[in-house]
Amino acid sequence: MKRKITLKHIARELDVSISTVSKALKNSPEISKDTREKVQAFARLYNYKPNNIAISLKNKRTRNIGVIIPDIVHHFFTTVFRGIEHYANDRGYNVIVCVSDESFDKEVVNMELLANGSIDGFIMALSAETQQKQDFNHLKELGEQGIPLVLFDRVTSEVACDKVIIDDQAAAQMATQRLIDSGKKRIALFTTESFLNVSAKREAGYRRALEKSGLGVDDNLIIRLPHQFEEETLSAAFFESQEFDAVLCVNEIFAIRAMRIAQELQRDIPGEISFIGFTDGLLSKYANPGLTAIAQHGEEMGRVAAELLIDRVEEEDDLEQELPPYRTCIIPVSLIERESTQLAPSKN
Amino acid sequence: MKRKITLKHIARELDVSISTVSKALKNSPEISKDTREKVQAFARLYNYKPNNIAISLKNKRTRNIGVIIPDIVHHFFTTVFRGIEHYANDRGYNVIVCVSDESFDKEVVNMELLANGSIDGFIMALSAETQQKQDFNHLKELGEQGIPLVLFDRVTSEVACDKVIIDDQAAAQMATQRLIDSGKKRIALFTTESFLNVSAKREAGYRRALEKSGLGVDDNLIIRLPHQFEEETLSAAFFESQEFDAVLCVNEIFAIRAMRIAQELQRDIPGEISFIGFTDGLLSKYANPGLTAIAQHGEEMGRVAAELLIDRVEEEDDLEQELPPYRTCIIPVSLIERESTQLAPSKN
DNA sequence: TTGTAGGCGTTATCAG
DNA sequence: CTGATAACGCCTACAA
Repeated sequence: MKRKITLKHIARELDVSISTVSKALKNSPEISKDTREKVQAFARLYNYKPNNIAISLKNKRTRNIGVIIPDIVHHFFTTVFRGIEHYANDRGYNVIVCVSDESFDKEVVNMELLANGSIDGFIMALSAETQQKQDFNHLKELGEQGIPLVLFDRVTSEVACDKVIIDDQAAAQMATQRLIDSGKKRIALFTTESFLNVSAKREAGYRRALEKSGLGVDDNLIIRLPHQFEEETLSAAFFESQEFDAVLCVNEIFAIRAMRIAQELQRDIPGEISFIGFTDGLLSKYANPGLTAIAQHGEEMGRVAAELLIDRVEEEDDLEQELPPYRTCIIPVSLIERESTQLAPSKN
Repeated sequence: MKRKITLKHIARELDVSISTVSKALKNSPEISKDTREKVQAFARLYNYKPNNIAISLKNKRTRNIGVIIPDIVHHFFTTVFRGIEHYANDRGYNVIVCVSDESFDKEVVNMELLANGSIDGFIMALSAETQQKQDFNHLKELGEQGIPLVLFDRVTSEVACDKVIIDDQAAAQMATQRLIDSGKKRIALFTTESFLNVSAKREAGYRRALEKSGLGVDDNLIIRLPHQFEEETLSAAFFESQEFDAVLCVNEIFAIRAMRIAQELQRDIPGEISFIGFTDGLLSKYANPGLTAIAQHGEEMGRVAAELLIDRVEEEDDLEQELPPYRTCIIPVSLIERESTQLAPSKN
């Protein structure tokens, strides 16, 4: 097996110095046409490719970006990831992924590992545990070390950095309003425990819509389900004990499961009960009936996050140039209407 | 912002040589207790961490593994990825992902990029296009360069390397047999165009079961759908034109969509028609009725792939030791029974 | 036109 | 016990 060839090999074979080879390969006018051609031919023949690691060491730039997400088997994150990956590749960057599994410790460990030279910057969504603990020292340290960071979706105001989010509150408010506009009076909310930033904001939007419309909030219509808990009795009981004609869910799985319970109880969808879920994933699309969903446009989110990050990484090269202030980009959501609702036409 | 600290900085501050610092940090007995403690204290204070890149350059080992998959927004690949990531992390490796988007060119470009020193080995599933073209030179080259490769799921016999697969043929045969055992006589197959290796094998298993049982194969009951094509008329027409009492689908989406068409035609599931799909993902689990599915245990597959790869990467360190022959691991599948079938109890 | 030397950060060898 | 030196592969300012 022919091991990777280096400048040194070429130099030795051709009986020139390493720097001559290096320059010749870059087509430097310093080198005679003759030598250039000789070197280039040889390099092509042996399929020479510069060693990324050596270049990284020299340039102190790896062209790798680190992505840390709570869970990879999750449609939304996966979609964002695709956006990141595509954009990064287009700009010549590779992506190193670590999964925090919603654990604070894994998040910290992974970041420290990558921060020691493996990457030029991070894109991440906070783990549930990190949000719960409200401990962001590992993120603040990045700033001190001059490693750019972009947070997306699960962000915090405690850390100064670029951010990409959707306006969760406005989205929930819009969805709730659309349900109200379609004549629904008693709208339930299926949400998670509230330490998740996004859930809290979605709840706020839901409340706001109800208040503004004059329907008012009935706290009995809000059910808080454990985050990853697979059990139906809680929600089934909720269906028995409360009266409602529409449901807003903070995620897709809650919506699918709620819809299924309704079907088992022989409720007509969307006539008796309408459903809207956050996250427009495969489940919404292929549900029967199709689930009306708030699309978060994860791919776009990833694209923007990667752009913010790479721009900043590359700005840092222009030494001591004033860096632009941190930005927060808000990705617009859209409501994908399917059979689980019968909405009046939107006003805009 | 305090930039990353290096051995050199420490050496200068403490007025000792770089090599002394290096040794002291490794607790080398060569160094006096005094110096060791002084150095270690200083290092801790300034949170010194060795630079990964420099170490990679020196060791010619990056502790990164490259994963190339056709699509990240795909439950099965995502599951395999999780298995890889977890196992790799446990052994101190990071994962660099590239997505081929089912394109041959992207596969080649990504691999070449990473192969220049960024990774110690590859884990990949072939893109559709690569399988179609049957061009595997980029993979063969890895062998020549001494870069270990593990193929999973979408493999080829053209390349000598470690492989991890499920026995697609046996799985399809088993599923078909179970349908037969439950009394079904006319079993349809929904598959893709046949250049996908796995589809071909699944079809073979389906045929084998029908032949062995004496039912025989009716080619009219096999429908070939475009791989990523989102249209229902083809399959709807199939439902109209053919009589069948069970359906085996080579993937989850086909199954969900077929099931939905059946529901729209008011067919009783599983009484009139039973359904089984490959890939036990979210859609199968949350479908209504739940879809009986062949679980490929992607996470286990990823774990095994990562183990094969890392073992081989690390074996290569033990210079000139005879490398073990290439292995092909077969991950057993299992049938997850849900409401879309009414199977007789399995014989084993 | 070509080559030398130094450096990126680390480690290993060997000399002091 | 400590330090100088060379090496990993590449680049570049400066010398020849």
